[in-house]
Amino acid sequence: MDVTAQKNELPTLEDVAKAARVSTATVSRCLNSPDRVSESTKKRVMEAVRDLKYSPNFGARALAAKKTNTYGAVIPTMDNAIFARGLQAFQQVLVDNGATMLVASSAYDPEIEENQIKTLIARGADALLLIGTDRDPGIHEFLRDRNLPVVIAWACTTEPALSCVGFDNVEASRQLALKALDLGHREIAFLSAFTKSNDRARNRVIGARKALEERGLDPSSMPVVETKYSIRSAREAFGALVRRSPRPTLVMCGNDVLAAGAVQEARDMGLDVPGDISITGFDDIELATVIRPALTTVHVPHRKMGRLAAEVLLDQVRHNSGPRHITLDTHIVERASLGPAPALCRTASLPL
Amino acid sequence: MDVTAQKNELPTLEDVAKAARVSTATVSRCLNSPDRVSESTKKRVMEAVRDLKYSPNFGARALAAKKTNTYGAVIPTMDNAIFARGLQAFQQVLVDNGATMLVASSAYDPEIEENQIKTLIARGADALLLIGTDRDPGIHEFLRDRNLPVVIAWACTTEPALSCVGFDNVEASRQLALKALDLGHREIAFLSAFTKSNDRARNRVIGARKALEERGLDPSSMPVVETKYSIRSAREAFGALVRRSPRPTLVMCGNDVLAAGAVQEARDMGLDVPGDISITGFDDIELATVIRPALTTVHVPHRKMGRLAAEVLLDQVRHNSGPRHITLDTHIVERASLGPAPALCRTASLPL
DNA sequence: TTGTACGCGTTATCAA
DNA sequence: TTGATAACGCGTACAA
Repeated sequence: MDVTAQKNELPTLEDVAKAARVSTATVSRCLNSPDRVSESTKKRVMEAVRDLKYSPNFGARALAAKKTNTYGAVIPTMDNAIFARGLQAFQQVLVDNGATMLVASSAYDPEIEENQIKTLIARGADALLLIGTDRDPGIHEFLRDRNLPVVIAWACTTEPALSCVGFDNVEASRQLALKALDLGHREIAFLSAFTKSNDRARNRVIGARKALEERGLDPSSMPVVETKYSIRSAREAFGALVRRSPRPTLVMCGNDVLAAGAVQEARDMGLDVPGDISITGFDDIELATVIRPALTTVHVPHRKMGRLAAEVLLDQVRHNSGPRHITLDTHIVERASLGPAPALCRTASLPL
Repeated sequence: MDVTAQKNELPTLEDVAKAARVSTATVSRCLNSPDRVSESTKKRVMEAVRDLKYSPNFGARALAAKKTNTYGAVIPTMDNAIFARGLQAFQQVLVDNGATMLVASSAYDPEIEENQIKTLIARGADALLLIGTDRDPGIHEFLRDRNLPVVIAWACTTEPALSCVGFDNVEASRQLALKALDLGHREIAFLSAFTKSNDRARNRVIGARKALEERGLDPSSMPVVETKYSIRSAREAFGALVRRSPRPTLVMCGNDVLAAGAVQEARDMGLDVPGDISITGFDDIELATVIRPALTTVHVPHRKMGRLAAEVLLDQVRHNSGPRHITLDTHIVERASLGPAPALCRTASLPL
């Protein structure tokens, strides 16, 4: 046993009180409401604080004050540019307001998400950021019972007890599909992220179906393949989609990463994008601008969403204001990967 | 004042104890050392826990146990794939071990970093993950005094009190430069991230210089431009570098994002990569495989680094083991963006 | 195997 | 303006 490795005892309020020859209550006041303390003693106390390098114990403080100044966020994964970006903005606002962020990730697993939510609550989170709406309603109830401010991000909800800062995934996807239909595409396939427990992914498919229906096409005839969030999986899934007959003239992808994989695979198959086949993305991350052809995609204001989510939560906690429902605008960014549908007769002559 | 907005009282250990008709001590034991409790009572207690949706109060627990089971991480920004990826792995290991991660970001500012470190300590972090070695030595001292386990990631240190899980940035960059020199490149320029307070960026430049020197070239003649982490800035910086005379035949970039920007700009300038000019990256993120030409770059095991960092820290905290210094291997991934140096005579006939 | 009782470091109430 | 002192919720000797 290495005796030298014992953790040094940190100074406590009491140590400071002794050093400054005052009571612990006075020290506490000096730190929390300095105006209620005389200048002279304040000076003495602050000096002791500095001398001892005192820093208040968070646990004790949380226990006594029943407030932690901590905001929790549960996201599917940090290893996804859109969430990382949004969270960075979320945290920035919190830090600027003297608060702390606690992150946890759920790996897209509802059960893990539930656990993480409980963990964050146990740790005294004053409010929570959650992604999307797909979860056991019991959880929302649980949260409501606790009267804990919650903001849903990346999606909208009408649930009155919950705040949201999101956008309309269905509508955005529908608009994009309509644009493609206007370009003459009729054989449209969808390359989606897994839709189970993922309302964003599901709604993007739904939006496309809606557009088809509006134009008198059969929405159920649209082939949909679900795959995991990675370039490699996207390539495989794209391959499967393209080998179908009739071959799609457009593959809409649930996000830019999948679209990037699709573009790669298309090129490797000898298909010209968008000459032989069009591909669209969703999210508008940097990747979309960097590949060739650059992606036509839906621009989503990820940073703004993170920022607003923090502001909404801060407001609910600090000013006891009610839930807010914010729907942000998205817009289509036209780049090169979506073009007019190729003439039908070409289909037969294409490489495998 | 909205009376309905009062936070409901959370159930406590005592509530559970009452519901299960046992003492609080027994409930506590059920949760912390289940083997010291009989099956029958355990069952009863767990049921009560579920019924009441009980979840232990973190503050109280920390206070009583003098341990928070919390591991802090201070990174420059989450909005960078490599840190996001590493952190995700870091957190995964922690969660698997029943621990929690606390993240804070410093925005590459040493002063903010220092504050964040103190915040995390105040919040009872049992250990800390820090990126790189560039910081006021006073901080390391402070940490050592507190006997708080610290792991440095993305770089190595010989500081005996600190653990590290990193790789040799100098050496990796040197190897890449040597490979380029072997391909005949003599006019090499470096497009770097800001090197102030960033030992990783600085060491990558140093590695290239070292290689030049070994081959009898003047290292100080290598042009270096520093720019911020974004495609757009990289494009501008690349443009400036290329307009120099003699025009470089290779632009080494401090990371893949900068390299992606460089490749884009080169193509827009009508330069063939690597025919007219070669470009290399560093990190090997997905982006590197997706752009054309794909990047020749240095592969860094980001996830593994995060995983190991967590394991090292867990080990130090739970088994009181000493600091460990782990150096991971990197390797060059040869793709298309680095080719042989073009013949000198071509220089004059190039566009622009 | 289970229960009793104390202490952890802070805030907040009430007197002085 | 200051000082006692009672919570806050949990872990853990120690006792039963």
